[in-house]
Amino acid sequence: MRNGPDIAATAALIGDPARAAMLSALMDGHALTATELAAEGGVTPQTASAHLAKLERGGLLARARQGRHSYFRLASADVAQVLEALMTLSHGTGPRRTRPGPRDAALRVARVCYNHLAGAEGVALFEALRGGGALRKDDDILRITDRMRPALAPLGVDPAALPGQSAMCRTCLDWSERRHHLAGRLGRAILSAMEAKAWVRRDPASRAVVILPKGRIGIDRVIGLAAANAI
Amino acid sequence: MRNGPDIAATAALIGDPARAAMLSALMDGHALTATELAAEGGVTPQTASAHLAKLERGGLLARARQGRHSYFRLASADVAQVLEALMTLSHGTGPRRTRPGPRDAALRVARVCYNHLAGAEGVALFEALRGGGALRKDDDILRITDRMRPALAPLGVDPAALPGQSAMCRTCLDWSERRHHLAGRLGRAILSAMEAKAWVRRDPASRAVVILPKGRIGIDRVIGLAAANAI
DNA sequence: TACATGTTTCGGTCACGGTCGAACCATGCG
DNA sequence: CGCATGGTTCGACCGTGACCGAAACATGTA
Repeated sequence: MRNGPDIAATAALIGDPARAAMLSALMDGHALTATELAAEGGVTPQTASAHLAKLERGGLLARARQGRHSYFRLASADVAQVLEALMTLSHGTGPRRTRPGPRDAALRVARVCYNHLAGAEGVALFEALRGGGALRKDDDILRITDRMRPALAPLGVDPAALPGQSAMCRTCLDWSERRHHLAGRLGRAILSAMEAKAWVRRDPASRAVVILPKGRIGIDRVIGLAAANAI
Repeated sequence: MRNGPDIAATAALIGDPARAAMLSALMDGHALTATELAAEGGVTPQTASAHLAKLERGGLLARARQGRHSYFRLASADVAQVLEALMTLSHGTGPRRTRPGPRDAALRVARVCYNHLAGAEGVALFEALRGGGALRKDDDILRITDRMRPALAPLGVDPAALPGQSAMCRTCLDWSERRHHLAGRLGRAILSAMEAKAWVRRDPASRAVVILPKGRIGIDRVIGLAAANAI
């Protein structure tokens, strides 16, 4: 009837409560097994299996078989983008699933988005890097300048040494802040380094990220270094 | 079961083929009547009425009653954002509804996105304005500089004189180009001016925008003026 | 006032898809 | 080799929701 891609099919896949819960659970970037996702969706393993097969065929999930386990993760960052956009839109409208409690507040401060840092802390870091000239946007493409390396020195992240061929830097629209934060290979590396250095700890039960005392100092230092360049 | 907004309900609304077609039809920013939308969705007016009521209650559409007509439009730019994100994701995957024909090509060159110009032309214009310093991104917020006015002189658009209190400039991720183009009050004004000056003509049957000869010259001139500043 | 057109409501049909119980396959382990 | 566990397939059930015909309602027009 109309031209363009088939939106309805994709949206319908996300439109089932069980599947939406599974997808949301995978927003933290971790891969989960089929049974774990069944629990997330509140359905039996058989039902979950059918759902997961659909999501895979629909291009929303990628499956990795390991032994007798099937690990699922979001198929691409584009999927996460759609989910975040839907959260932005659904936010406020409709009955809130749970009233905003302390966990909700924690999510706003810092959380995992796919595989990088989101929330107020993520946005603050991104804007400090941009303001200090460590990131520049040319032709709408984010580029790293030579100011990035010193700024990230406390973290021990060297942008030039990151493996992979996917996009180094991407922006990702933040659900709670409605501003951008840093995604892509560099965003992932920064979050990994923060975890490895025990700056932050991920709440295993949600997407929340807790800033540890050492991390508070460290993050402020990185932000300071990045912004200091601005002069 | 989970925290966060209720994605599933919103996605399910978009997940019906008839409703998805209606929403896509409204992506051009125009308001359409219930019967027109029924035709877009390929359903009878009764069925369309039920769909439209749901979409309105779900916060996706806004209704304006005028006489015996009900005019519907997208409720917010956030809705358009979700739709474009879904197009980005669904693009390529799944069975193409129609094989890419001439109309599809026209859509990639220039089309209407909500109420502003998208496609290759939209992206080119945006990037020229950015590259020439007419737009600057500070703290991830787009700002207009004093170079904007001369660049837009051929169009007769004065950014300072635009009414309204919504965001002046916004970026919008382009479905076909996967890069940004200009949205917001200014984006809308530019497209309006192009139409008023007969630079472009909108295909009434699709979102395609046809560049007229006079417009070809004019747009190239604006891009040239914007980029010339870059030196 | 009568009529035409656009829209909505009502009632009833029907198909699709989510769900689970039970059984089946595959892998790892003792 | 047998058992346990994770995952999938099959079959059957059932509720939801899309759909349309008919009719009611609203508004503009002759």
